[in-house]
Amino acid sequence: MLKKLVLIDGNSIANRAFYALPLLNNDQGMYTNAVYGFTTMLLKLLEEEQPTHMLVAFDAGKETFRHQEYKEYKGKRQKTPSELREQIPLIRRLLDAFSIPHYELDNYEADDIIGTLAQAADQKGIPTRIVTGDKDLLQLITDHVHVMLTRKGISEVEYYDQQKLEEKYGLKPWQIIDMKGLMGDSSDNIPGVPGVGEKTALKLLHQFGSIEQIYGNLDEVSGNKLKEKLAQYKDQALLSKELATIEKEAPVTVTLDDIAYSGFDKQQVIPLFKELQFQSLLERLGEDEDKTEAAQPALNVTSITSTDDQAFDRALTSPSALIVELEGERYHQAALKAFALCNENGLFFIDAKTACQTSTFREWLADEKQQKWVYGAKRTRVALKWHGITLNGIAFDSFLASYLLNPTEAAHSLKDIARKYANLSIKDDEEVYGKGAKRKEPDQKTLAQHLASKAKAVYDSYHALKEELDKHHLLSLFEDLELPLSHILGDMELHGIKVDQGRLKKMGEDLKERIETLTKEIYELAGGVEFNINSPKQLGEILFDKLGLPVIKKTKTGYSTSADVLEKLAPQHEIVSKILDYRQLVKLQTTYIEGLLKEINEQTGKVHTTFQQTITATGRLSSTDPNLQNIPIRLEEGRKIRQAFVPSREDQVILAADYSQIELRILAHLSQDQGLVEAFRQGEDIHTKTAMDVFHVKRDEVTPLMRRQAKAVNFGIIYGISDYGLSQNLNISRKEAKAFIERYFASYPGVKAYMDQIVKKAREDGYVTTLLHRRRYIPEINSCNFNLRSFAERTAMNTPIQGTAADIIKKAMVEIAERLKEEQLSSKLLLQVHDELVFEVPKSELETMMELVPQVMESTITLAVPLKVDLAYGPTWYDAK
DNA sequence: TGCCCCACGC
DNA sequence: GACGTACGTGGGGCAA
Repeated sequence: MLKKLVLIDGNSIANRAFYALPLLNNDQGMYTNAVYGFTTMLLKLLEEEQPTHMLVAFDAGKETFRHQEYKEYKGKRQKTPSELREQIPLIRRLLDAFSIPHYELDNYEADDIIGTLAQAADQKGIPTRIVTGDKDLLQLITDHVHVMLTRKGISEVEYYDQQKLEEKYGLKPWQIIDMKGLMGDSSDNIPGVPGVGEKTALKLLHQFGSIEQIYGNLDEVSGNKLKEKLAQYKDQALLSKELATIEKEAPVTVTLDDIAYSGFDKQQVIPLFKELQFQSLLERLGEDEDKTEAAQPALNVTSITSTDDQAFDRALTSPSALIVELEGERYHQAALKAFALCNENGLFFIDAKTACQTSTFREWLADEKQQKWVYGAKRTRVALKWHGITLNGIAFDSFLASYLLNPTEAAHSLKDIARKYANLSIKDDEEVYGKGAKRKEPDQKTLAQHLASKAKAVYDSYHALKEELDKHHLLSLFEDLELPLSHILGDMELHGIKVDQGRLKKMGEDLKERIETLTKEIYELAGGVEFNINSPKQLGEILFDKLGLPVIKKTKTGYSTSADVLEKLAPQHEIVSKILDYRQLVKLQTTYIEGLLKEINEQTGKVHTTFQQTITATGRLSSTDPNLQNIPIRLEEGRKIRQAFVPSREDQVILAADYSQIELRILAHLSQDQGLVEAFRQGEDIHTKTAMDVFHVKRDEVTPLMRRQAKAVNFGIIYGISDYGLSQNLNISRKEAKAFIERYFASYPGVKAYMDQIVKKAREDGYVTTLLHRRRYIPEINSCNFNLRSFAERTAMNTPIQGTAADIIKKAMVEIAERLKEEQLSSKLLLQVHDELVFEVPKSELETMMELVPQVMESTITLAVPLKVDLAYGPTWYDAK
């Protein structure tokens, strides 16, 4: 059998996992995030690499031979946080459970163990993979030995062999130590040569090859300053190189034969996973999990299969948890599969036909006073409405509740909710129905059990969820805002928006012709070669290999051909701007013409989007199938798509109302910054004002460029982008971007003070909140990892602003819906696009609406600055500008 | 089927 | 001095 050795740098992977994942813990308070990350990594490796030999090497944690050469070695390294340190023994237990050998050696580091075994394997020609987060180990690469470097996160790896190293850095493996000798490494306290960073080091090595050769030809080094530094720190450079060199002949006592690996015994692993509460991993282990599920006692479910069944008497009571099971994921026009109820009288299963035909049941559903608890209020209500069934009296939605309790959670499956809030283990739909091609219908009994378990989960988790909401001051947000909103969103989805199909098709034909012409022109300009312009790979080959245009940016997989790159290349070759045009038109054609046409409902002639209310971390909505929150507007060409969005009747118009600068107004309110508050009270153009303040010029001296840059800075503040992000937006250096931000803060000291304060608060509390108490946890705010921490800090600054904006427009939507009802108006809310509401308004109501809508939107919440709404209307969405 | 690149909106 | 850098959704290409 072919051999394959996998060597894992235990400390490095544990570290990566620890910092990549939020601080998970089991209910005994043991931290488990590093163990979890380590485990996912292991499982992935075992599956993908199928090693025949395996070893995890750990640092011995004491002095090593390197300290004898250089006593400051790793001197300034921050102490391993206790949250991580206490997980190392768990990782060893984990490895034992997996029967994976692990090893450490006094006086040596994990690197040296790996280096020694890798060399031994290399000499025997055994393919070897080293898994680490530490670039130093790249020095061990040979024909047989390759390195898998963890990227962001932990399960992602970047695969390095000699070729990849050459491509990426232009270096041979043995030059890695020269790199480190020159650059040093602050985390190991290896000094290197001060002033030499990655760029300089690479330049020197490309020119000279090694440190020794640099010093042999010091005269040829360009730059006097650099030459001086190199001369001055020669000893340090040589010592650094030595420290960075991995020992390949350490006195390792294990041999390759000792570390043969033949797989693990699930029965050893499962108890540990259970102790650590690795639910998802338990599932990944597969069939054993079925056994544990099967051990669950069957639920006592009353099946109701006829309209006159006496059991309805017991089934229909208040409160009841209600499950309406649908065919498929998408709920618009979905067929009904069955119903289930859970209440104080027990569990009930009702087949769809019986349910629909039973008037007492339908009356119960429609009865406002009969309280229903559901999972997914909007989904449930809308699905029933498509079948002409009215559902009232929804008093609780565990889906929404779970989202409000932690909006950053990836999903809010009922299974997770049941486990967390009801200590109940149920199956996911996917486990019962299978997915994709494997989807199949379960028998009636299995279905009844599954639906009953879901109803029970909703019923049993109610109190804990409600208590948690209350404890976190989220009850009002839930009851007075999100739950009512879910009904409004449902009505918007049901009503839909009329789309002028003919108009879209006509646009599509025009586009088709223009795309064909462009395609020909592009082939021509590419020297008569036909290729797939849609393929970034092929396009890159044409532009950069064939036409020899300069490479400005690379992606993980090759040349970048993104718009900002192409814009820079446009002056150099006629083909480039044609490609940009091509891209723009193809985007319109595929996403907006073809994509939208596919979504038009045959019967209604409308599109019925789905608003996702439980997705975003900030409280914003999102929209899918189709996404109506990203219809083009910026470029005229794309904006015309909006001409296809029309009122459903001829006597109606489209009315659009958007909040002007709502986020910056919220910032003014939150920060109470005098300048900002005053600017809004005076009704100033905020970007011009910012330009005046940041550039210290008078109003009439503000150039369009200054205003554009000021706008980008404001934009950056709102979205919490970094100096890097701003530099990309403005196409300036990071340094300049940083200076801009600093000047902004100097101009608005109140904003600066607010930002500092909110970050401090987030550090203390572990979360930030919006005006209506919406909460977002930011555990990374205390991370030792600079990246994670910086990101968390920007999140802390940004979320209260964006989230409060979301609160405000949501509240306005609820109030507008109330007013429309009270005043018996037949205008309909169609869309919400973050700071904009779009209505369909009978001409007879236009005047009323143009007064009502801004009035409600502007007064829904009182801030230190006025809220301002801009209105526009017209025969299509395009014209409402 | 899942990932990557690219592009649209706020 | 490096790190990898607002949030969403969706389409096409490509490798498995």
